[in-house]
Amino acid sequence: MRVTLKDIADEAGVSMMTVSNVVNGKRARVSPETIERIQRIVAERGYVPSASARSLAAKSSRLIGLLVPAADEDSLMISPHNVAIVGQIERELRKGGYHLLLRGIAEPAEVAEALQSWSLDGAVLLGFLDEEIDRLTPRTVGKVSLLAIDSYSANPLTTGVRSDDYTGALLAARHLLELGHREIVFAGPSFSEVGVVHQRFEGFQAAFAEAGLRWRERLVTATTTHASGRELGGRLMTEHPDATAVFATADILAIGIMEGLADSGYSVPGDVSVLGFDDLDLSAYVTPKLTTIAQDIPQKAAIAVRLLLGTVEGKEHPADPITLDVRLIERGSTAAPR
Amino acid sequence: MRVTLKDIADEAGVSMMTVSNVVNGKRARVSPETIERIQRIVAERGYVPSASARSLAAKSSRLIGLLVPAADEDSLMISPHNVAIVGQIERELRKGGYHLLLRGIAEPAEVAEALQSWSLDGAVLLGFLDEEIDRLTPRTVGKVSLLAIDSYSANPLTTGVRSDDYTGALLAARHLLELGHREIVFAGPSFSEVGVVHQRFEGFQAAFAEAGLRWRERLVTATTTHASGRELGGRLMTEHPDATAVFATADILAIGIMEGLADSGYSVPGDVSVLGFDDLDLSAYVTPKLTTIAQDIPQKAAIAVRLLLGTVEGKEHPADPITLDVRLIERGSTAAPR
DNA sequence: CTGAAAGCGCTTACAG
DNA sequence: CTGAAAGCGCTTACAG
Repeated sequence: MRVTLKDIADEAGVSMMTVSNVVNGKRARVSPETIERIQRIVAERGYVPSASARSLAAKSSRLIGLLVPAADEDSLMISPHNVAIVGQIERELRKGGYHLLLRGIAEPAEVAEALQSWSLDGAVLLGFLDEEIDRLTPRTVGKVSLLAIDSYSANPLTTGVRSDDYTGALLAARHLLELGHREIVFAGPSFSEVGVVHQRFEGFQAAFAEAGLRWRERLVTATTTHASGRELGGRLMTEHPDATAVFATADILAIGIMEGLADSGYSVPGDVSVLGFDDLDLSAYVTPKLTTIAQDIPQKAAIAVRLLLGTVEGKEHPADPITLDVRLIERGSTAAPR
Repeated sequence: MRVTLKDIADEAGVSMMTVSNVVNGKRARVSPETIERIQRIVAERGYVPSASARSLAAKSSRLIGLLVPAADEDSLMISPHNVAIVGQIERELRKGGYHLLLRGIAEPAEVAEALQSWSLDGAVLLGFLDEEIDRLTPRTVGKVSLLAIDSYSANPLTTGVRSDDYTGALLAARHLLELGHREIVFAGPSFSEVGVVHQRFEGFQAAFAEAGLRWRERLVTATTTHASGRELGGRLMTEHPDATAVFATADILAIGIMEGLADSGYSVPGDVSVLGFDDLDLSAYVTPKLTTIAQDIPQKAAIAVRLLLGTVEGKEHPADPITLDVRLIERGSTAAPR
């Protein structure tokens, strides 16, 4: 059926070892004529090495997992923000000669299964909470290299790559303060003492501190979805009648808030300014176009893969965490309060 | 290092075969007490079977590929439309006990490599042109079951699952005709005699025929991106000053067109009506909200997986192609011409 | 109900 | 520069 190493070896009149060396580019150990002959036969017969067999025999599978949280009955949590990351990661891995296993994780126990069953060389964790990452133990992880995107976890089993969330929120709040806003709502998912949202919350407050102001606590909670944002936008001015601006921790949430505000008769940025975080493509399609904090998502993915493959191939300890720059993109959803 | 079948067998005092039977649920052949004992040891030791070894020894890998076109230097072509599909496919496969290998295809030769290297049991083709699917040969495909999403290819090696593109475009054009439009632009990517866009073009023209009208050819070409749509929207009324409506073959394109029209001083739907295809989430976020043809994307993905696993597990011939219903969603971007 | 043997297609030392 | 042997961790018949 399938063309094997042995088939090629027989046809070329050499041992399997020699064919293996040629196929794997260890050419120093084989004569040029033999190489040429073997390569011709490989092409003619359409030989494709068996990754399973290679993985079993070698210590490396050249397979990297992309683990994404997923409720059992739910689809993967591939937010607009994560989509670009998935595509970039696949591309970077392919360029490096690796394959990508995409896996939804419905409950913590599945992580071990996902990591071990295909003998992954490494895995990228996308969209997990720091609390979940903290809980990863050597028993679960084995010797698989792990890289967590958007994580601040100090778990030594993983390396974190994230945007500068603190500075992003600082820039956001500073922009609103400079426009003259004082009563600013912070809208985002509930958060604990660690993680992305917590960092943004800290940065947000820091802007008030550096301006010598005190933030009057206006914290509203919502899941990071358009629907949740819209609902929130609908009641925002009832709950916070003095507010003149909102900083949302995600564009998709900010866009929903803008719609909810519009539905209930408030204009953006006339009555309320709205500022997001991410700079999704989408954010430039809505009306008004959203002012937001941009993070370089393709770069985040590229760096994630580079770090991960570095530890996979170097067998070094996990690399140091990396934090990427962010910047303010001024568009139409923010203006001075009237 | 790794816990193996043999470790469990030794500890339980039985043969590897017996452990294998228990792990794989072939319980009829093992006594209840033995099953219980083995399961306890498996849990204690955290045994995870090696998928590589199983794949090598058995005829099945329980691995399904998701192949997506990708330029070598480019990221995967994961359009908004395809994102939901990827998530759904992973979920359906996971529920069925399969794993998903996500693979970008930069050139045709990579298909064979992608299919064979990991001994895939099957693969979903997402975003390929029918011309590319037509070119697949038994030599490339081997005995891997193939399912092509949004394909009309008659290649017997693949099964197609697609929305009813013909009827969708028919409904779109009929809606515009009923509103009183006569000069309607068809905007989409260039197309040949087969495939999704061709079907939509046929359906579009059919609406004119059933109304006893003749479509004055107003065909404009654009890639299916927001940027391309925006550029097109900017010059649309210059090229077609009599046009009162546009049917775009994709929402993302339609949204770009709306923005281009607005940029050049035309109002939607006041001066021009715009109608899309897909019903992306995004289409309800823009202003005005987009009238469009909705396809049931989660269902498309679920059916794709069901058909694929059917032929994988049944070893039957590829199933019959399936065409899913579509419907018109009226929102704010269409109105009677003035 | 349970087991011993062969084999899946590779790579890894070790020889020569 | 090239090869023979052992082994990676499973499953598949075939016995008993």
